[in-house]
Amino acid sequence: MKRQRRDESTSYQKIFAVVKRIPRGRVATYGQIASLAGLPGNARRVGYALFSLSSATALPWQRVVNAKGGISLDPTSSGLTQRLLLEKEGVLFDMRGRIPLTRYQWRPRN
DNA sequence: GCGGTGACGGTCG
DNA sequence: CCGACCGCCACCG
Repeated sequence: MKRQRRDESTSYQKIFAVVKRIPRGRVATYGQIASLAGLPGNARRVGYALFSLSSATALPWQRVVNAKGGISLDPTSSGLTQRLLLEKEGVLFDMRGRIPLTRYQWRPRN
């Protein structure tokens, strides 16, 4: 087989594939995505992969949040957009602006 | 090639 | 529950 290039064409594609599986109205954490993509401990790269996306992407990037159930983006710009998108899907935030993961976190079966 | 940086997370106090 | 610390690794100057 052809030589594997370890840049975006492999790891990133796997990450994106996982993100695409997140159902509407649910969220997943960066670390969770990393593990499901076969890159445990690389939550940071998941964030980097998403950062490289254009705003007009088809991926449901808004469903990816940090381990606290919060949004890691600037609350006055992209972060606000993300929150609005999620609320539009029916995801509710608590008083402190965090999502109760016990209720909304995506739990894949396999 | 080196060092700083960051859409993060687990651990510890 | 919260903040401080450290490990992680691709990107960038």
